[in-house]
Amino acid sequence: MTSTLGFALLGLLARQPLSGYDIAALLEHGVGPFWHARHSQIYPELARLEAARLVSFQVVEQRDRPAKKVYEVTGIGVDALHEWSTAPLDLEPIRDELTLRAYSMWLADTDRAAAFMRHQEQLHRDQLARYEGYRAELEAADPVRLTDPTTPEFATYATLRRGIGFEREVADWCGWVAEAFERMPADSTAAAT
Amino acid sequence: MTSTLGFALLGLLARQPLSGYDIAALLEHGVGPFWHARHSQIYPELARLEAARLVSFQVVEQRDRPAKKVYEVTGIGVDALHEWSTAPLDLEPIRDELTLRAYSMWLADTDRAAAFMRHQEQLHRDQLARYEGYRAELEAADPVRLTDPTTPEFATYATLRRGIGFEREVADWCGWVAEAFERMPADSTAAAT
DNA sequence: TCTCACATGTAACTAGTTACATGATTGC
DNA sequence: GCAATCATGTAACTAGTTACATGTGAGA
Repeated sequence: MTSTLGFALLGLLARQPLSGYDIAALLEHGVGPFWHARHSQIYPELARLEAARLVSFQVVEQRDRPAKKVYEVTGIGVDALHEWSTAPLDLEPIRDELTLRAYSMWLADTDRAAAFMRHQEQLHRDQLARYEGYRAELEAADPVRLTDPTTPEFATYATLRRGIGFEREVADWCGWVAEAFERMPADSTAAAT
Repeated sequence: MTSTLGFALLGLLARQPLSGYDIAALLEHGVGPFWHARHSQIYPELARLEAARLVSFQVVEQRDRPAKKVYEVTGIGVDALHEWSTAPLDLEPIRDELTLRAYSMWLADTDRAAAFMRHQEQLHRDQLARYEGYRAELEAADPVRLTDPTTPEFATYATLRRGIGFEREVADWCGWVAEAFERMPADSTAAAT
């Protein structure tokens, strides 16, 4: 009944109470659990979770800022999250626009394709560097808890390692494709437009 | 104006004329360009591409089967595909349910979490094996064209290598997470339901 | 006759994006 | 007064999934 997005929000709230605004900030930058949503999707979803009694909220007045609704998970919410985390999951179909483009890049002129792939490689290397930095922070802060998979610190570390592996793989692949295009003479295909 | 799905279809049709049914078969099993769609999305999209003159079709009668509409790309379609393949592309947010679940798996009991991750590892190793098999076929069939990035064979090979790298990375990560859970005593967290 | 693979579509719904809308409070 | 950040929402649209619907022709 609860959507994947709902579980993403529960997963954040199971670690600490947050407002819709806080959640939006975490999910827009994708730092958290490698899911993504905009505030326009988050606010209605929080209302649904609240209606289903999986979360509750309190309005917190602030001196220097507008009041906010701070949400926390209920016992029912924790149970649902717990159950969902290891429920059967099929292989999900990959939908990756970068790979899709590579599939038709044999039509492109080789210099433009090489430049495109080198640029993509850089974007992913930058993201990789951000993740590596965050990983170093985590490892410095609390190395003991990172070995205990029943702590949220371990779970954060695990998702981060996944992100690092993913970005490294994409970046290397982009480099490999770029190299193939760079080995070709610049005008080996005719540009049309 | 044309959607990513539209370019996915153009990318397939740029290699060979296909019916909606053929495309659905390719995209359901995800063998092709690592995109995915159902026939209910494909048929209307083909109609839109045809309205935009990016593809054209002919009704082909068959002796032993019902007639089909065979689509092929037009010149305009090839130009659009060519242009799109190397147009600027931002980092796309990752939305991966497996990683999302790992983010909340610190709540789960360790034996269930370990079993879940070992099962996921196996699913991805199986997929990896399928890709490796297809890769071996490609390498055996036409090793020369696989080094020339202006051939569709190279593009297929590139997407396949991307899939192989992706699946290997996920499988290894699943194994690493599973190991962490396996090192813990079985009842270290209380199951709730 | 019935099931299966081939073949093409539409309808109803869920998920996600972009744009619109409002209001509080702080600092310039 | 004005822009920026904090804070919460709704509306309109696009993308994608699930279910419904129809029909051909082959083989059991």
